[in-house]
Amino acid sequence: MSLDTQVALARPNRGESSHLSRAARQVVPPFLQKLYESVSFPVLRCPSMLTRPHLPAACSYPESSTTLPMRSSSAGPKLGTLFTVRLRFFVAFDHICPSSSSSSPIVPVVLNHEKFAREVLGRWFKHQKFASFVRQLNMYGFHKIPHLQQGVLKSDTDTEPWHFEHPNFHRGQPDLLCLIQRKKQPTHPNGEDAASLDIQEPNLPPNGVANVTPNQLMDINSIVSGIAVIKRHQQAISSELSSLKQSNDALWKESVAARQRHAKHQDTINRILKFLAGVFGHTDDAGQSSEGSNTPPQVTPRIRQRLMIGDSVPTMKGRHVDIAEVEDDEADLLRNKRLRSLFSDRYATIENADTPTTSSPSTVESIAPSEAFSPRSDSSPDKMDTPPVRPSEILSRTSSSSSVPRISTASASNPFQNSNLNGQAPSSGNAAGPNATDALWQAAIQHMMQSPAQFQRIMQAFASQQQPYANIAPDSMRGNTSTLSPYDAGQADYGRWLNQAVASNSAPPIPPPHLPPVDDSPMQLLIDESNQLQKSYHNASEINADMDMLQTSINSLIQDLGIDPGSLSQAPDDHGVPHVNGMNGSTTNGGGFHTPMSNGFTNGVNGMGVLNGMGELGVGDSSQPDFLLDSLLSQIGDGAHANGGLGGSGGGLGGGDVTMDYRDVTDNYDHSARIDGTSIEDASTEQLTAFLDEASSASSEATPATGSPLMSTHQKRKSEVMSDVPMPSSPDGGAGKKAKRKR
Amino acid sequence: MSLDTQVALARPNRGESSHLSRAARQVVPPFLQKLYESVSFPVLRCPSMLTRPHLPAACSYPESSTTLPMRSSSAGPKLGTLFTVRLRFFVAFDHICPSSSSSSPIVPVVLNHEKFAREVLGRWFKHQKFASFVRQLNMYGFHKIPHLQQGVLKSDTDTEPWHFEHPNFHRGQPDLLCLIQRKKQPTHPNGEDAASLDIQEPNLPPNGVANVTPNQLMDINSIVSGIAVIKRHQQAISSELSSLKQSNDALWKESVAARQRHAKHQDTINRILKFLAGVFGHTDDAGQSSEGSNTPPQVTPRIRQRLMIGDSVPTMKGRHVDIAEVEDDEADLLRNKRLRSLFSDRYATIENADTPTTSSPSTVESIAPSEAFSPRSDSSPDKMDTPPVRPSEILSRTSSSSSVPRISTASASNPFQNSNLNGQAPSSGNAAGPNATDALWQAAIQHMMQSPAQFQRIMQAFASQQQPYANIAPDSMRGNTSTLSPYDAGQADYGRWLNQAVASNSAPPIPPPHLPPVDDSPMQLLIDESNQLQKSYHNASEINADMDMLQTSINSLIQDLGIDPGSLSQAPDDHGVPHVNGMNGSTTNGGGFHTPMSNGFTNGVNGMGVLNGMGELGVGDSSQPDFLLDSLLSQIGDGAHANGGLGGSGGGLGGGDVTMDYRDVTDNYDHSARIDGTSIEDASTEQLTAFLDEASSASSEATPATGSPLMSTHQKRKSEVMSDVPMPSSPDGGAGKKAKRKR
DNA sequence: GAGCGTATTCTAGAACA
DNA sequence: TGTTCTAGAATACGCTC
Repeated sequence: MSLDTQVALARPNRGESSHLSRAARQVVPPFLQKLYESVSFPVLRCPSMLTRPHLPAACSYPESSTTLPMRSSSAGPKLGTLFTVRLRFFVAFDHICPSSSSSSPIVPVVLNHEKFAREVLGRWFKHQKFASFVRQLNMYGFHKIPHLQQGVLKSDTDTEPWHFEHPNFHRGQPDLLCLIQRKKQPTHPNGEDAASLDIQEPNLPPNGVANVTPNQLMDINSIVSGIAVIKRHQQAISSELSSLKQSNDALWKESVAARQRHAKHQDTINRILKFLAGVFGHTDDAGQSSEGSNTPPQVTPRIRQRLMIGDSVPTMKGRHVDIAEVEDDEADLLRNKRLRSLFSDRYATIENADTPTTSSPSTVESIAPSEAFSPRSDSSPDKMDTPPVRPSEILSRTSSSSSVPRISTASASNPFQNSNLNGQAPSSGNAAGPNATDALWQAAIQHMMQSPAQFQRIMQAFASQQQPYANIAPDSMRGNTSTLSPYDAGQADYGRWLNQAVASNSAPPIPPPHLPPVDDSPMQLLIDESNQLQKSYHNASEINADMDMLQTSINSLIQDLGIDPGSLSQAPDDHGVPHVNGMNGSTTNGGGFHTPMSNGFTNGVNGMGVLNGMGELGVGDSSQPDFLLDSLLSQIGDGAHANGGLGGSGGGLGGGDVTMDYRDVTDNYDHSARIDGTSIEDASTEQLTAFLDEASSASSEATPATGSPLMSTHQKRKSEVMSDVPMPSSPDGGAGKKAKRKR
Repeated sequence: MSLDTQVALARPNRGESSHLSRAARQVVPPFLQKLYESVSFPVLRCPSMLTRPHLPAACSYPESSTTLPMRSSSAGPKLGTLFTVRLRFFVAFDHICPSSSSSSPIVPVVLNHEKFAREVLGRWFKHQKFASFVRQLNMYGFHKIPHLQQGVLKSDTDTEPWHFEHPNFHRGQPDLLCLIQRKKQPTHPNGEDAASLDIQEPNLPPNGVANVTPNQLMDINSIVSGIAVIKRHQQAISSELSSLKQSNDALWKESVAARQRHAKHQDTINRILKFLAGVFGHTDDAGQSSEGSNTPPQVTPRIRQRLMIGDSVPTMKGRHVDIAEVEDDEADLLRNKRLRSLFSDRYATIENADTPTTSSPSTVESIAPSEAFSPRSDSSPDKMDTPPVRPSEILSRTSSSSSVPRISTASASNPFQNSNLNGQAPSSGNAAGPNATDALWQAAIQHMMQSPAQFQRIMQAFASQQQPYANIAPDSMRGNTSTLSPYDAGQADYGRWLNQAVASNSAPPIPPPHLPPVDDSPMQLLIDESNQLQKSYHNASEINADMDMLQTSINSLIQDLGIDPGSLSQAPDDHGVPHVNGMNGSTTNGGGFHTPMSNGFTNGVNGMGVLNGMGELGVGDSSQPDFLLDSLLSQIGDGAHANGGLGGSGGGLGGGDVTMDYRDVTDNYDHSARIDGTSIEDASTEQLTAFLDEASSASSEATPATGSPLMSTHQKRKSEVMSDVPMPSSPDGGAGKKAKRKR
């Protein structure tokens, strides 16, 4: 087998039953190739040729023979039972049974002989003689399957289908074609008495073989030929298999790499959003409730469309367990889009859905059941570490039976959608709630825009929001609070970023455990703050305008990122508003800052941490901005260093490994880039993650445990970065949370 | 010849061509009777049967054989020369030679096999099979006279006449029919030769095989059975293989989809970063030049590690053409990481590398050749539309030869890296420059942090940067300017986000075409603005602090996202420092602001556009912040709507198509989500992209061409969104640039 | 161009009714 | 004897050596 042949064999067939591989083309006679292609590919087939299933694929020949009245006796013994699966192919005519064209491995073709000869044979062969076609079929061992009405005086014998079958002629298995051998002409050497010799004298033994009788010779020859056929087939199979393996490996590596990249992107986006939310999230505190009602009409809940292969992990009983992590993105994106579609301008954040939606309150992050897909679709980040079960394996287990259905099934197998829809009273039924909230939001945003002071309040409010996750009620809790906030079930995490949403949310209020005295009078603080801000507003009109525009743009950005407006109506709003108000006052910054700290349940304050820490240092220690800046800068610099180290040694990590493999997959890569051996993506993402984590941690660290907060945060960040590497999908949710929870 | 036969022969025929005599009816086989009658009597003949003279009745056989090229040799000897007159009968079709039906003793009949079978055979015989009819003819010694065009590749073989002749079959001589005798079956006395098939696996001839000894038989049988087992196994393997192929195909589809999504994510992140950089990027304008030198030591250029499979698209001669778009991510990430690693605190943005680095100035965006990978690795966005060549196919072409090497080769095949490295004098040699600049940047940042007024200045400076893309020098230009900016080749796009870099850039300045009158005296405006801001600073201390913190955090964020610090250290450092200093001072803001403007080399001011527009409107029209806000909000809202529309119809687009496939690939999808037919991700990404583009475009639009800048930008964004869909990887670079350049 | 295998055509074998 | 399916046989065609 030449190299080309092997290459061709390795070539995957396009779609279900594609053209023969190059190797097959060299091994398989042209007739079989034409036959296979004409039968397998409707495009190439004459339009008048249609296929329909005739017998089950696994139908053994005896079984089929019993079904068929005629010629079963003769055909049966001839074919024997070596091959239980038979392919029947029909040459079909236009008007005959156009149904069930491609589902069955049997390729029945109904023939109107004349038309078939004219349209099909002329297309594929040099002749248009149906008899020649049949002769070829017979020559290659095809057998006609007598029609069921055989023997009956029929009026349409010529229109009736002719079914031919061959044990090795299957629609989806072109590799079996090499097993079909043309009957060799005996080429009688001893031509004088061919009739007496029952078996054509095999051409080989004219000189050598002595003692063997003709029968034996025939048998031996048949055996040899059979062995040769098997050898060819095995070669083809092996080459194809190896190529498939390579392709599959490459695919899986790429899949893992893609998931990691996706997760990192997701994380990056989440962090950005969190950061933005922390910075500007509460811009829309103001009470303009009249203007915002422009958005909601298109509340049509969009179910997520794209899912990774492993999407319905729990449903598949662990089959696709590993791939689900990427779903976070999908879910988030869907969520975002849907939310965005619901309300045009809302502040939200894309959360890492790495936390399971179980009732444990600690892991409630970015869960939006109302989005018609459950957070459970987000696999735990740990799954990334476990090598994914390859779909090919799964497929192979059930493969030979049917090829196409596998791909298109499993739609009903995704429980997330259904379960969530059923259990959570999805958004469609609660459209009224979000709309109202949306209006409020619109008004708030507008109001906010008119005065930059709002921004200040929002920031403080964010600082005051200590337990972004603690406020989020688990699913069970959400169900209880659904009356007040229809969307609250799935949008709690988003709503926490919104002041108004928090305020309006009727979810069980979880007062921060240790609220500083400043928080006790948030209203007054807010008012004071507002007054001060209003006073300085005219002076700093440009700043205000810029801030407003910045706010607007960021809001738009966040909205465009698809934050769920429905989250605004989430449960724990009541607390959020007071906090926000309290934070607004400049003098109350300390209180606002302390609140999150005292509130030990800092489960998701990651993104906001930066602002919090900033707010503390900057506002509280406005006299020392340089210190903060220095610390940040030094941290960044260290972060760069740390990343460099990570990058250098990243090859050993899981991500690096995958990356390497992935590179291998792609032929086009210039491997000079590989000298680094590090995943740049990973490093950058890690760095960003580290920075964000640190920022958040710095914010949450009201009283740094170590002597200098800078160093403490720095080290912490480093550790987080390191810990993030093994589980790239959820560095934030996993290590970040733990680190924060330590404090 | 029996007595009856002789009687029949003696019997005079009725008329010329009448029915056979009774004796003949008894002697002559029914087939011949039917044949004779059908040929002789047009009344009885099917109307479709027509006769025409073919050869003279007395034509000797040799004559006919000479006339006919084929088969004459064989037919001649067989028939012998006993009868010189031959009857040719044709089964004629309607439309063929209706002339000369009855004049000739030869009975030519042209046959359309199907119709003849249906109309004639069904009338005369029990069957309608032309083959059976021919079999009978052959059985009675008729021979087919090959057509004159025999051997020629004919298109109407089936319509062409089949001429059969028999020495004793004459039209007017029914008595000769008795001379036609049916060939008798041999009735082999030695019937044990059932296994006449030379090749067909002698499927265990149950009883027959005679000559073989039992031992031999057993051995052979065992061998045959073993072969059968092997064949079965091979069949199983083949089926498995086919399933594997399907899995592979599905995986590839998913991979393509994942890459698309990834590219979109990347683009989104890039846009966010650009936006943020535009908004906050210039925080570090201050002139503290002493602090920044801590970063550079690890300037080791990091080559990108992970690349998508289709990375080096142009290299592969179109094989992997389509997948390269995701590379943008890779390249960007790498770039970012490397840049970040070089200098810890610099503002940059992840650019879409979708624009080719060709010398055409229009496509110069985010090209960082110094990063050891060229932007050419980023495939053009158009490639996304073309269905990707499956790697498996590619692999299969070269598969069986070597499996692993394929994955790891192609390093040298990627010209981008090498070419860029060689042509652009990569960063390693220019490490000194960045360091100094870095220090400047550090100082600038610190200075900036101390006063929120800096932010205002920055924004104004951004507003001055009108033509983000037009200023971008192609590679050739960069090479020329390399003396001034060692890193400028690769980092021009990053540097454009930095005021300092822009200001220091020695590229040909392109003044903003339509700057509002406010821009004409930016210095004064800036000074006034600064004074106002300073005046209000103490009153709005909280705001300032928050702004600083926001600035710092965003800067850190941007840095962490991997903006190249080297961009800061680009050639025009000398300019940058003065600018920074100028910017630091509240009174000198105007000067700093103008410098970048006059400095037309604003390579890549995309992200800043938003701020520019903001700054312009906000500063120049500080009294109308609401207008801007409203416009933005409305744009956002429209963007959401537009996205919805896109999503609905997105299925037809290239991205949508892939998405659909991807969905099919993944079994776990709930197909209810597909009702939308839209890629949610796409829509969201598009929306975000649109918004960002619009923001940037709005900023760059100093004088909106249309009546209301809002509408103009809005429409532009929409168009961009539409154009983005087919090429998801570079919506910004392509449409955005164009739109911007229009102005 | 010989050799070889396949393709095409015509005919025959074989089994069955 | 008829019918059907299949094989034989001869030639034609296309390829490689």
